[in-house]
Amino acid sequence: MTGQAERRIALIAAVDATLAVEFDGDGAELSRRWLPAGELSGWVAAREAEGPVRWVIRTAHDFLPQLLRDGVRVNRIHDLLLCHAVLRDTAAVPHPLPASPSWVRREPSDDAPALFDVVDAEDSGASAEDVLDQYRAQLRVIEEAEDGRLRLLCAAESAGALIAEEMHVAGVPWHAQTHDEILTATLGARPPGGGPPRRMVELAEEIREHLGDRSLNLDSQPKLLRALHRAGVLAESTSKWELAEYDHPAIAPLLEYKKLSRLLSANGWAWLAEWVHGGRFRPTYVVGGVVTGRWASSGGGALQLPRALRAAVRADAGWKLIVADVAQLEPRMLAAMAGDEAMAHAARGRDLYAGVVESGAVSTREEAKYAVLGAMYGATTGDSGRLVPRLRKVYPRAMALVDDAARAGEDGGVVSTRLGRSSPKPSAHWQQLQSRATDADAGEADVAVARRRARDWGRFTRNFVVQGTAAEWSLIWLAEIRHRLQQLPDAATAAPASALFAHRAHLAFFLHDEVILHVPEEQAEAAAAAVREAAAVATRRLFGGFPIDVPLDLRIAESAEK
DNA sequence: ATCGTGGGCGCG
DNA sequence: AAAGCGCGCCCACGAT
Repeated sequence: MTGQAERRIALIAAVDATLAVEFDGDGAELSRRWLPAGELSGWVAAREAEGPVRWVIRTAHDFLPQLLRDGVRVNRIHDLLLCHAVLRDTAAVPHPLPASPSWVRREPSDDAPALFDVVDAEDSGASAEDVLDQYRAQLRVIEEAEDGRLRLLCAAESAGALIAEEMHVAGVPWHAQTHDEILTATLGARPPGGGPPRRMVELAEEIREHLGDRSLNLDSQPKLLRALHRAGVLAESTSKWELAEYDHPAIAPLLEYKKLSRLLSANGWAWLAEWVHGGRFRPTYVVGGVVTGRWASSGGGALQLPRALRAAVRADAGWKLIVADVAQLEPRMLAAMAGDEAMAHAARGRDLYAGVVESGAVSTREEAKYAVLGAMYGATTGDSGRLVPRLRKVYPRAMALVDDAARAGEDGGVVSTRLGRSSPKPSAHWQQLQSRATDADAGEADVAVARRRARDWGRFTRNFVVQGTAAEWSLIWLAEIRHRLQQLPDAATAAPASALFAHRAHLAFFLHDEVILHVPEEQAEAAAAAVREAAAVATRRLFGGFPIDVPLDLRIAESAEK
């Protein structure tokens, strides 16, 4: 934060121009001017150069693509759509934001307008008065939380929106040749005339032979299941967990086939051709796409890249990757949120699960892992469910926090993250089920169904507080990383990696608790330090002085391969 | 032909 | 080795 006062300028899109309205901290208008289409980027860049500005915009995607295309980066925004969702649902203040349909993000991809979508001033947004009124209303809610939680949450959410747009433009450096080599080594060569690769053809032949059905379509679940039954494998499904239980010569090649088939269909040559261009994979991130505050993605399965392909994430010549993730972020958040000193003590150092074992609650690391995950997810059966009660003895405060969250959900209530993002209310249908079950003439079946749905929702709210707070930590981490990278000077030696980030370290990928940076070689150490400092700041912003370790696994490398 | 759904599996 | 949270995507299949 600089000491200089922050200017606030709203940008409102119209047909061929943009209206820029500057206003003061009380929302009073100071000036207003129209910027013809060709002048927006230059004008914005000039205002940025004068000192800190917060750009108030309907949503990042309205302006950032064009600004970034023109090589202009801004430092702070307020994304009204994203903050509307947060402030409308928050239970952190007595008077949350009134819901307004015009400030709800439209679900069908706002990325590319459909062919016949009319994008006019009315459709793409709102009048200047609408924008200013909405921003003022949001500020009132933000101010109502005297501890600044909502201010931090909205700033972090907005920074995320900005970073998501920048990462889309930057892309993940992707080495197509490495990807192709992995595919060929795993799946076998592609036949010149098309069709499945060699290794899959061989496996399919082998499986059909063992199952005695020469024309079996292995990709049809019902047909495969019937063939397995005929061969004496009486599985109820064709999932790999279940199949692995059976002893039959077809099983091993079948499991291998399913693995290869998945790789081919999800991230095979077709994926490579569709999603990697010019050495970059450009996923579209959907900030706040998950109710807990996590990001979702659309296109290319960005958040499901298989580990086997990580070797294809490779820095450009003269550049490096910083690959960093947090080990066991969620239980660490839980310990800190609950102020559970004992659990925080177990979390000291790299491996929280080892600490849980040392506490005497369980005897092996595996048990610790299942117990902790079971506590956060609400496991009731299996080994995980059996281990959870042991944690209640050792970490009563942490367990009380998640147990209370679950109870609130079962009762139809709302729970909140550390910064005040609140869970949605259960659906009207859910509430009907519950009230019907309490009627005098409710049947046993009604009661059972209601009970089950109540527990389902309780597991959701139990996890919400933990997953959502972890998402907040990660957003602040991201924002602080970007802030520090902005302070680094341009690198002198590295070849330009892209037009926008020619000589600059930049964020390239984000996945819940992990980041990948693409950085000029000479700045690798400085960028790594930025990532570490940012993590420390995120922890302090969320939990003040509470002593919780959030250690990073960080390496500087050519590729993202483990 | 096109759409919605469920099984299955990748990620955290 | 599983079942307990959150996702997106591919495929086959049945309904339209």
